Amino acid sequence: MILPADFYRRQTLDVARDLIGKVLVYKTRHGTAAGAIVEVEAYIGEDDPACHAAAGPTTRNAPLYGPPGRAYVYLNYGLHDMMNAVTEEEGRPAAVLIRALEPLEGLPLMRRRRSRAPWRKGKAPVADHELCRGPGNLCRAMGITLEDNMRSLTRGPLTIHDRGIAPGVIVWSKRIGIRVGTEHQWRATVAGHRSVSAKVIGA
DNA sequence: CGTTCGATGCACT
DNA sequence: GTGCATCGAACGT
Repeated sequence: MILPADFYRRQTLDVARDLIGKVLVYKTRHGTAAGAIVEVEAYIGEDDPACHAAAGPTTRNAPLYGPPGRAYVYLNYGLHDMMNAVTEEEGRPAAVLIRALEPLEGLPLMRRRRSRAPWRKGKAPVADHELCRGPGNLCRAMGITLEDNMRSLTRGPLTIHDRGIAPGVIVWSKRIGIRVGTEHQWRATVAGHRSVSAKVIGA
């Protein structure tokens, strides 16, 4: 079952928690790739200094101010696409960053896409549990790019499903890779999962 | 083990 | 011109 818009139209921390164990699916002409979400981070409102909406509305962060249930994809460090699911209400900028998946379908396709990265030319293929470990790696493996920005997650080729997967033990810790707003424990991970992107800090 | 650092593009000031 | 919600290789201990 595809998660409906009302799933996203809730408190961002609740959406983040409930996204663990759900399945991200992307169908392209090259095939279908899918993975279970095992790591997310919440970015909530203009008062959250790490949220892209911290400085108010801009061209780039416009999706955050839009309706819930859409994708917010942006390019970071000039190299890596990052995918978020927009939450809460229109006009309240908030989203959940998808940071890692356990690969379920389309693993050969994921391997091919990962191998295509310039810095991976001539290197050994990526291990299965590393295919979607990290927000940049996940987007590359799934084929998610800036072209998918603003896309609806409730219909079309890019969707998130409830397949009844047990989420496992969820651990909250500090968000990583940011320089401000590190005080909030807004990162949810599946305890001990091999595909989680970095060591869990502070619990 | 640990830390440092270059690659790379674009929104924002 | 500056600074990233990163990745992975190259070093040092």
